[in-house]
Amino acid sequence: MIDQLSSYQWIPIRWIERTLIARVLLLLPIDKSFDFLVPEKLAGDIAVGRRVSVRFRNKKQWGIVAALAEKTEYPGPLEEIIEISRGPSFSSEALGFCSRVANQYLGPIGLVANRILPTRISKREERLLSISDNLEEVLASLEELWKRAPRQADLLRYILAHGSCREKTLRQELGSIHGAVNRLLEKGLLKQSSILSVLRPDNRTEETLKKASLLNQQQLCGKRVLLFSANRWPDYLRLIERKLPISQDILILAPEMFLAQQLHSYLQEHIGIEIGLYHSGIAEGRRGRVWERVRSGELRFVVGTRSALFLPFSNLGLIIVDEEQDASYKQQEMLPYYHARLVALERAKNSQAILGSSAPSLETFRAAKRGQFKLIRPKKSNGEINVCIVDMNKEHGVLSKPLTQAIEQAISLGKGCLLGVNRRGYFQAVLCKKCGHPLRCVHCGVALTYHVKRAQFVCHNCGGSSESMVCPNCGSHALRFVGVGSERLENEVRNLFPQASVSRFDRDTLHPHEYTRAIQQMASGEIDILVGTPVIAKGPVIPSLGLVGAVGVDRLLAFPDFRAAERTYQYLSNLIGRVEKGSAIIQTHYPDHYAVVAAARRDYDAFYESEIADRESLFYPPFSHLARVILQSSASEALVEVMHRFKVEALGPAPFPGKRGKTYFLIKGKEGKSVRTACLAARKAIPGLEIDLNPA
DNA sequence: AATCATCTTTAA
DNA sequence: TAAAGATGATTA
Repeated sequence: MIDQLSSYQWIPIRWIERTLIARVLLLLPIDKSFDFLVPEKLAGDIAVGRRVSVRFRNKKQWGIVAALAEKTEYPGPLEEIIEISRGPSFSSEALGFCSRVANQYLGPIGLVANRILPTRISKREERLLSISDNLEEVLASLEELWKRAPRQADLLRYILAHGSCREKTLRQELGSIHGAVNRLLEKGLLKQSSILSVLRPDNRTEETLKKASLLNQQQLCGKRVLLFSANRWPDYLRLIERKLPISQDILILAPEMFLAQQLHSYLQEHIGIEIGLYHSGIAEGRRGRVWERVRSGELRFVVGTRSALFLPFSNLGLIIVDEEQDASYKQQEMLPYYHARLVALERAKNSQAILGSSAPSLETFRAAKRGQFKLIRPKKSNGEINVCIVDMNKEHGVLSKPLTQAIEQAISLGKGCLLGVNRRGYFQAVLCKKCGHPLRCVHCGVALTYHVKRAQFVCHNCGGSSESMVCPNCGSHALRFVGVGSERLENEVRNLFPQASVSRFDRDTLHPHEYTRAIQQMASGEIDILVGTPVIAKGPVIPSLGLVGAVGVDRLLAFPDFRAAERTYQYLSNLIGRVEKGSAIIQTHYPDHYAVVAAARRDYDAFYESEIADRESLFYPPFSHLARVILQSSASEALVEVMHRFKVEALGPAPFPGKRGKTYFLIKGKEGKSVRTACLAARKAIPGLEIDLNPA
């Protein structure tokens, strides 16, 4: 006995194992983490926010470390962590932010965190290749190589001619070069460096900046600013300029990929440090690399879409949300259903946040009026744009007389035309002559669109298609095709103006590069008429543009949504805003609608006043708070009961477009908090209930 | 979410 | 009464 005790005392303290436990968030729709043992060999590498793989239900799964602990409440035996990913991971602050967002929008943190982190990371860094310092040796070996290794010789000659090159450019010019590059590196004829070491020259000049930016430094300071202005990009430069010397991180958001891209290239042209680009159109591996470089502090300036909000910045000094009013900032498709504008404000709690817009959302403008934002509103120069509303009740066909004439005139002056429609495909809808119902998708119940080129009915929601010309409702063969889609408008325009070069742009063909090219072609006069869906309204002024036409705003106006008028105003105002000098024509069946009239007069305040009055009398945001809940049709009664109990309105049920057997309700209450608690209670009572707070 | 145990309904 | 169907708990 005594022997035993004394032998225990001799065990060195290091031998006593301190168990380390990791709480891991798995890709599950539950608010719960699972505990795993950290094996000793991984203990040095483990950290909150890192991605790890574990055995869960006998399968290998990836998850994220939410916390580290020494004890567990779980009674059973714990599994060990298998490995730690070398790929992108959260910093603990970024994970904290992510969990706050998940909590705010009632999304399970495990699901949210795992979705937000980019999945793969490529092994290859972008390399910059240049000739080694020993130029003589290179030239000497070039002759040798010419015979035995022509690829390597080509490569050397190219780099000799062009100086240092990106690996990517070399691949584009010379094809597959990987092996050759490696061999030349081994021989010491080439040297490689990271792309980071080269910075673009700072070719911005004080004068151009001063001229372009209407504001002075002082105006732009302020923690929360609404920049209500048409030409904002130069002002952004000013803001960034202020932040750069104090080496804080900068994040700039744009609502869509192609806008992010354009803004990125604009800023990169003027600013001497590297700017990252981050959006879902960027290849996964590259995205992972941007993520990692932000985390390490190597990259401190990023332009991106809403997903960039979750990048692991550690010292964010400025967030700019451009086109603040844009509905694309709201995540609609999956959890978390967050609004990037609000999340950005939350993220910038301790730093500067700028919202920019030429037609702000009602919420933001109201907040600015009430002093929650510093409102900067340069005197607008209403420009030399002649806006005209055409009453389509008095016109026939797709293109009204005034619009046709205006197009003719613009073309004769060598100016470009931009025509906006509101629907892809050929017609706006296909109705059955007998029962009057529109043709709907069998899978998801969304109205189908007819695409003439494909000779198919296409569902824009699920992508399904059918060729059947029969009404599924009553079996009638008599169909009525109504309204204008982008395809039809393109056809009409081609027929009317056979000499003009016409191009169409809609989401079918939307790649950021193509879009940028189309705009460039427009600017250079290669395209006379560009037809497109509302995406073409977004973006800065197109210099060569002489005319914009809004052909199908009526669908937008008649949309069954309380924001229909606001959307219409913003769309029209953006569309008109793309012309610097010229005319705009709005074709509509509602020429007296206040949104149309105000947009034509470019009178935001008039629109704001009537819209805010409407919202108040109809008890819609910002005077009330909404939530959209999606559930199995069978649970409708239970939901109504819960909502009644919490004294909030439940409007519905309506069949949810996109999923059969599911319905949705709109929950409406005076306080955001009451709507939130009611929804939480409902989720407890109804399993599988999806909640979208403050839907856009 | 997916899986497994348990309780309930259904059709012969 | 067996089998299909709904419900609920569990996952470390």
